[in-house]
Amino acid sequence: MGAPTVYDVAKRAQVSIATVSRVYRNPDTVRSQTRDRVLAVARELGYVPSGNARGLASRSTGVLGLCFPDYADPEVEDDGAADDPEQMLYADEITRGMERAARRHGYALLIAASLAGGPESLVAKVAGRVDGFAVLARTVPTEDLEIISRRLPVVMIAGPREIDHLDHLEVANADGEYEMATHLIRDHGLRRLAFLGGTTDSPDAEARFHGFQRACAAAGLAVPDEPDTRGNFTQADGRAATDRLLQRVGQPPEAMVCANDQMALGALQALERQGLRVPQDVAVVGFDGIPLGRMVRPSLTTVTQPMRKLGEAAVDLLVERLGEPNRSPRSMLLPVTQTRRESCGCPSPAPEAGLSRLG
Amino acid sequence: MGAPTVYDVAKRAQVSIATVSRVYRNPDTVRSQTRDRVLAVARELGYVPSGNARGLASRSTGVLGLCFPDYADPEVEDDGAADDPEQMLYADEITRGMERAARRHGYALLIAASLAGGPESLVAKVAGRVDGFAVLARTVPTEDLEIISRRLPVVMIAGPREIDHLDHLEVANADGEYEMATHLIRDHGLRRLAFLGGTTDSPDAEARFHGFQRACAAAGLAVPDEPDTRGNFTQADGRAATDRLLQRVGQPPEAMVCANDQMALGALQALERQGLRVPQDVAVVGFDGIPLGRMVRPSLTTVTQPMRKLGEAAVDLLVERLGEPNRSPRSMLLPVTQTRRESCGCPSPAPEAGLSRLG
DNA sequence: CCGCATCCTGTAAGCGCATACACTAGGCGG
DNA sequence: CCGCCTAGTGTATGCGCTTACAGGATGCGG
Repeated sequence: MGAPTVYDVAKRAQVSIATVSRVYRNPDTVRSQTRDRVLAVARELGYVPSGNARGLASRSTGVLGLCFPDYADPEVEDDGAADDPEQMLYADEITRGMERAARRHGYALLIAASLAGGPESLVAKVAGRVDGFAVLARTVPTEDLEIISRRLPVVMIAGPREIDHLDHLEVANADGEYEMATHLIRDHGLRRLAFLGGTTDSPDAEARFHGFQRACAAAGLAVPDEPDTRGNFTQADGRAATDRLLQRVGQPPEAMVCANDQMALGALQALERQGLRVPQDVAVVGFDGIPLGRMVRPSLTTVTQPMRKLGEAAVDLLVERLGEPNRSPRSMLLPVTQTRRESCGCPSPAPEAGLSRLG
Repeated sequence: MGAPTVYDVAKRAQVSIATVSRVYRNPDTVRSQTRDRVLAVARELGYVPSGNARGLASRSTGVLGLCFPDYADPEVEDDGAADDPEQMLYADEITRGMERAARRHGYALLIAASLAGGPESLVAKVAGRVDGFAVLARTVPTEDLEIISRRLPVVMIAGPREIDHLDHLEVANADGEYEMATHLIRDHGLRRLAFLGGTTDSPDAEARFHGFQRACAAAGLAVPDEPDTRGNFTQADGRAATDRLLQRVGQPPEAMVCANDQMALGALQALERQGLRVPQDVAVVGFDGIPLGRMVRPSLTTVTQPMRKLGEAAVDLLVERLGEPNRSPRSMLLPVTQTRRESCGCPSPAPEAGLSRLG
């Protein structure tokens, strides 16, 4: 009934359990004749090594972990939305990147969205079973992270560098937004730009605003202290924030620079409702590079984050640190790319891959 | 240096290791006063229970696994394609579904794409570390599956039911294609339908063809023995197969029913190149419901698979079986939905969620 | 023929935890 | 005041594997 173990295999193959173990761990240290016999018996018995026992004994699991917040609202999960690419958020792309990279390095990936059971559950589930893991900002309480990171490598993805001895990964938020704003000012000749910011507790959004400020300063424009309006990153927030802005200022801005794509989409909607044309009357740009941005009309100009690469870099950092535990903490800044589509006033981009003859 | 263990906590809290263990496993069996003391010490020391040791001792891990083939070609991974929603394939949606469902049941998810290191690596990595897992068809050699399934619950997703004592999950391929073909025949009055099939070793594609046959038979049309042309599921194959078909038969068919969306997209391209209008001259329908189908013009009518639900159902089956190991094997058939867009001749659909004011 | 290095294999000691079982201290009815 | 039950805790064992360490062969030079 119970699954066969090294003991069963050893007995049947007339060797000691050590030899069986060696066959799997250090095949070259076993005479090939013996090895073949053991393997044959193993196959015959249906032996599968216990990862737990192996991990216990060798103090390593060959598994990396990823914790991310549970963005999606489980309630709103009708079938339509369930397969909506809009739902293809951040975390999924990072997961994909990590999975790939982990595999390349011979690791498997354990994923967990933090939610249920309090922090204990997350910690127990993931931290106890992996050799190291990545955390999306604000998923795990800093306090817990502090504890866990004493035990195994942790890399923090995005967000602020809450704990300074952790490896840290972020994208060029400020530089990306600087470039984008500069593009609007320089290439499209726009002067009255408005910034639709995120919540003040989002370091990413704040960094983007700083980039925006720098661009204004560099162009000799008035530098705002604060975003002209703010939202909580959803499309609905983008609409509302845009409405508020339009209501407040008499004349609409020439361009709206939004802290993320979702809100930029909301801005598009709000502007259209007000009878303002994009990009003729108001240019709109986002940040993130979500798939939906390509589908809407006008298509959304945005700063594209290398989300897949974030995941890969996270794994690389973990593997590096596993190999060299006392290496000083590293912080990586990943570059972003400008994706110029229609909403900033650029000509409709060349048809994109896969759509060449369909557009 | 080494991470703190139950022993460290026990000594510091002046209790036995058993008590420490109980604090985590059966908190109610420990006097609250003692419990608090232990927890305080644990926090102080930064104690994190070892999942390996726990798993070893309790013979369960609280982790479910997912194995899927590595579809994406790692070579073709320039940044553009990397974030392309076209890449958002099957496996990713299933992963999402499983992750959600697993979390609901208190499990974490271990994912591994089969590729490197021979089957041993996959088996060792996943099978040895989980309480049960799901396999996408043809990922793991049947022979290995046979062995592993003697040890722990395995549910097979899609594909044929290779091993009959396994729980099995599939979508209504035949019925879905039957409905779709019937729609073309009955609602659009089309009679000369061509089927663009997959490879013969794909049971899914074959099942879809059977549905197509049934629809033909039901409508009193000639029933083909074989698909009119075949491809290997990629867009390029769809183009090539369509070209071959058009070249072979003098008159183009009134409709092309394609075994999957990718090939349907290829068909769209090939038809347009030949100067044939879709859907006026030739209707085209796909199968799968990939996001890209919504983006192309004409937008693609297709049979949408509930991929997310597949993942959830897989977890449900696993959890069920874990609770009742000797339950007789179950096979679930998930329904598909018809997604009627432009390419079949239906009117452009109502704007979809999130695009309402943007289209 | 002996000593020693080389190769292969066995012995045994954990790895960190769960848990059956034994045990102690009270509480309670008789 | 005794037996018995309950609650709380400790003792001891084992989960299945890895890995020093310790041999037993074997081959070689001396």
